[in-house]
Amino acid sequence: MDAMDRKILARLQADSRASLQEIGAAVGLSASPCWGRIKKLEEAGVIEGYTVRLNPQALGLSDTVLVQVTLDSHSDNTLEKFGEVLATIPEVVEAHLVSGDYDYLLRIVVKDTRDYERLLREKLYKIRGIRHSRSSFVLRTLKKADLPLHGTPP
Amino acid sequence: MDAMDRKILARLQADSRASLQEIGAAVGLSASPCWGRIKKLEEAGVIEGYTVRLNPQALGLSDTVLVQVTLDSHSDNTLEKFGEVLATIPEVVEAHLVSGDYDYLLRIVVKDTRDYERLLREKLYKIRGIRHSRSSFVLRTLKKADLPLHGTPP
DNA sequence: TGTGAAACTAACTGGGG
DNA sequence: CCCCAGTTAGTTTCACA
Repeated sequence: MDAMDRKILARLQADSRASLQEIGAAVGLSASPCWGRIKKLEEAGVIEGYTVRLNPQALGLSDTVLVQVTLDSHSDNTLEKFGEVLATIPEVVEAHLVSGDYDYLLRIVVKDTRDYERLLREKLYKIRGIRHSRSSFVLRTLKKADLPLHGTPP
Repeated sequence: MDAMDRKILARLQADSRASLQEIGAAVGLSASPCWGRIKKLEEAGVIEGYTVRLNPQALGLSDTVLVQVTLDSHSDNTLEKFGEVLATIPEVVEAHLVSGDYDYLLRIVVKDTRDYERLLREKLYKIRGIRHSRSSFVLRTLKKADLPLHGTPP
């Protein structure tokens, strides 16, 4: 993992379909060493996969909701169970255990507020062990950026 | 945007480097119509771009922090200014204006807690107009999933 | 709209500096 | 390690159903 690798990753974050020639030109290398470095980064698990950036609005997914959740118990078992239930709800696209005055933060993506109300009633409120939850709707996204790859390497 | 398009998008979300043959096989189509549909989805802005999924830990970015921010003023101008400042801080990878009892949620990615302390002191605390902020460290990520593409189309 | 084949372009492999 | 040239695989175009 040197500066060249980080340049390549930055280019791939911006556009993972850039050809090896383009990447090479961008970082000052020819295509084959870029290819080798990328393969190494894949094998090392630095690159976990390749995806598309989709526009949720265009897909009819207009609302994203951030839900703060506090559970009754903090046992290993509760966390495990909670994770399992969340895994079965497709609208829950992210779930984090966090420090601070609540326990979990969920990111939920839905069509509209009606859809969210339905989800709350039919799925979230049925989960046992939730002491408290608080929903915040995302009204506007000010920034959505790639990972910062400029710091010194590990 | 029909069911076929959604199948193709689901496949691309899982692996955007799958060949058109693979995608075609997965959705029950030959390569060329898949290509045409993908081009259409790009032009329509449904597909915004192609990226890599990176492992932040492997890049030396071990901590992600969710920061709740409340500003002094709620004017258009304040929002604008705040957005501009955030745009210049690479560690801030996401910033959302949200409803509820705080105003913004920031997602910040840093090397470690020392690095976060430095960021707080040198960057965030220097932003004028912040009334209050509260940091939560992500201790564990229970789920990180693709967008749900099963609902009925727009 | 979809299929299948032809033309083109990019990804991969190996020899040499 | 990197560059360059050859081989293989994938993408893009097009005529036809």
